[in-house]
Amino acid sequence: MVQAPVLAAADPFKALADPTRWAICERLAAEELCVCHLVDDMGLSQSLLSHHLKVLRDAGLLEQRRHSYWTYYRLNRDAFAALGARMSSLSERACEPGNGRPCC
Amino acid sequence: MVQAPVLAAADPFKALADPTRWAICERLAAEELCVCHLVDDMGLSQSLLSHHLKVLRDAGLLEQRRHSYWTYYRLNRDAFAALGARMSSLSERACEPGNGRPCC
DNA sequence: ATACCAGATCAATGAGAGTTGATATGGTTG
DNA sequence: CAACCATATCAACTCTCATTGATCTGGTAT
Repeated sequence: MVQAPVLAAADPFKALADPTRWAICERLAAEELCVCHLVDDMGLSQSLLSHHLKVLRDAGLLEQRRHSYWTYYRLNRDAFAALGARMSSLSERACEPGNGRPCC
Repeated sequence: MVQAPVLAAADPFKALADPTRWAICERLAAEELCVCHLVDDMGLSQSLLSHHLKVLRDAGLLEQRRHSYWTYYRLNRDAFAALGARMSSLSERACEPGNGRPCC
């Protein structure tokens, strides 16, 4: 039995699957923050935090901005809106019991 | 550096992080289906499909119904609506560049 | 009750992802 | 230019999780 075709659009969900990364996003929903503040607030090592930020960035969920020494991160509003829409779409299409094909 | 506190509400996102499971959900958004039909449609082994269904069930994303020999699965509409709302909430709270604390 | 069927569970394997500590990068200040 | 700072990257380790094949379970029909 072979692997199912990979769904490219699922990557952002993969990125949000980790509790640490979800926590980072909730933190960033409140305010734009530089890495050093995130390190302090969340009690993660700089290296680990940087790794998680990269995963979120690659998934298109975060945007960054440099100012002097520091890099500020914030949420990509459109990306989260799109994900929310995809989830809501599923909930709206969800059908009632008894609508399936007769089996088998 | 110690592990970040686990966010219980993140579990459904973990369940949806796998492309195969996301495909199952999209399949079930169209119609209620029994396991044997999902096996045929998706080309997965019965064992593997049953495993993924359990993960989705444990995350509260699916509901099941037995009819004679067969078990029918469908989406839990409320669960998906709630997740969509959480995502949308983040996108609405997302702030503009320059709103962060001065660093450092 | 017994044979049977769909589906769930189990044990084992392998690939992938999180975590850590050390090092590299690239812009900034003097 | 040279020293410096925040941040990114790298290599290594561990642990979780997807996948597989075999076995078990619990309801169903004869």
